[in-house]
Amino acid sequence: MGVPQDKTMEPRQVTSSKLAVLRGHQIFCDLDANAFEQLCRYAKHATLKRGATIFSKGDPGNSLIAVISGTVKISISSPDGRSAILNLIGPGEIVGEVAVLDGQARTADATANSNCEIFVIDRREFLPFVRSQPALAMKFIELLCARLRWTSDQVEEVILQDLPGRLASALIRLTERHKVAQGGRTIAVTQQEISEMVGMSRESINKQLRAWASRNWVRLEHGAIVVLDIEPLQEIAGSGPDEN
Amino acid sequence: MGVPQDKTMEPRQVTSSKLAVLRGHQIFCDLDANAFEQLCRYAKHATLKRGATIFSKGDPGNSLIAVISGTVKISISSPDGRSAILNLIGPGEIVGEVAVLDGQARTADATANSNCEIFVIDRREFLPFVRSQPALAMKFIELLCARLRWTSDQVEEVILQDLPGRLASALIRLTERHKVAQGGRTIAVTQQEISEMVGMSRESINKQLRAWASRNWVRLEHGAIVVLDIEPLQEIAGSGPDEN
DNA sequence: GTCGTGTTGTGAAGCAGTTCACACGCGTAT
DNA sequence: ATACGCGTGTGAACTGCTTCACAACACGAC
Repeated sequence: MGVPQDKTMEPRQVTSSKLAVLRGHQIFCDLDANAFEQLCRYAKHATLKRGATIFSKGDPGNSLIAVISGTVKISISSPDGRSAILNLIGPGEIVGEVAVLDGQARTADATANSNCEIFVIDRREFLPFVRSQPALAMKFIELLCARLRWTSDQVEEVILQDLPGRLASALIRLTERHKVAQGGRTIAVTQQEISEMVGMSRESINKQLRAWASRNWVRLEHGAIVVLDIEPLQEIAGSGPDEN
Repeated sequence: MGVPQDKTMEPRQVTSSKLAVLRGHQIFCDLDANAFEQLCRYAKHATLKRGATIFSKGDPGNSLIAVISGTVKISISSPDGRSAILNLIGPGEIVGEVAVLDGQARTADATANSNCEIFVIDRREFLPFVRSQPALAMKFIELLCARLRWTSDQVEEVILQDLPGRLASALIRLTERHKVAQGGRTIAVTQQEISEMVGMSRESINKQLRAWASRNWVRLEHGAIVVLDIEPLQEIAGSGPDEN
């Protein structure tokens, strides 16, 4: 899904169209033709079924993953079964960069949240490549900064805000994230997923969403939430614990 | 404090001893002599009284701060007055790198948690410098990865663990952090500070700490906590919500 | 010293959010 | 069309943590 394919193309051309997607990744788009060709030699294509695990927390960080289609879920889970979703990574984005860059263990689990196509790039080949491409290193600095902002925002929300605040913040961040990819303000996540992102129970989330739905701030669909009026949500997310 | 000073030295030499401290920063230690001298021209020395604000969330990120002595508190606060401590940055460490590197607003407040000496480096001079020093860029990648791990760990704790788990995790992370700087397992923070790091009330933290103190896992001092036996804490931090 | 501010210690009451135990609806595979 | 599974909707009981309201103590300043 998402990758345009002309049915008259023979296999080699289909492959090159996937490479075109790789070329479009935020991280790789500024590479010169030579460097990109070199990168392509490192990249191995793979398809994943929904639910497949890509790596687990604690694994050695042997490879960088570039998402071509589908979404990858970054999550953690505690021994007693509870789990939390830290991020959802879509087409054009990168997964697993921290462990690849610093050589330490993976910080979280990564699984295919839908059927996925990915490129896998081995760390041993990729690290020297990054060192040889200062511009790419600067791109990674940008990426890491963005990740840090995302994660800091999460800490801030979870520590300082109550349920309505956290939920509102999560919805806002998700609309911003998906606004470019999707045209509208429809967020394709289940309530279960949202509850795991904000770290509160599915039931509580449901009740809050219904309260907002009755005010026409959101519309609830099957596996999706449509944000109708983002302003009151921004109001709630911006202020400390208070009204609704 | 912490900077060795010979009282017979005249001012210029005192300055150069402070530069020696700058030279020892994780980030700058690998620079060659030329580059370091260039960096020194950018760095302006400053002293801060405890409580002084260095920058606030939302400010433009105009400068990078290198801590020479004292500790800098990275925190956020909600409109209703609650606040959370995200990190405490000590001598030899860097503050404010994210906003400087990506040109966006500061993500949190930074204040002097004790009297501090710092070097301030202007973004307009520093950014081109980073670009001209690929090795420095790689250092920043390492730093950002470390920060991301620290912050991800916080999210994980706050979402998945209960009070004892979070407190234990916080203590462990703090002992690891300070183990190199300080010889022992004494953590120089008040219970108020810990409560803000963990995001729970001071009273609850106190009660939990007392319970552990009565088991001789920790000893409580004035403005400090001594970890006597880290193993049961690791046990508590490692498992999901359960026994004490 | 002794005053004052900041840190620590502790119990009682309250509440936000969880947990549990359901019922319903939609979508898809058979 | 029927059936199964997963997402959704909802109330009642429970609980971990907060809040409030103190008292006692340490330490630096005067």
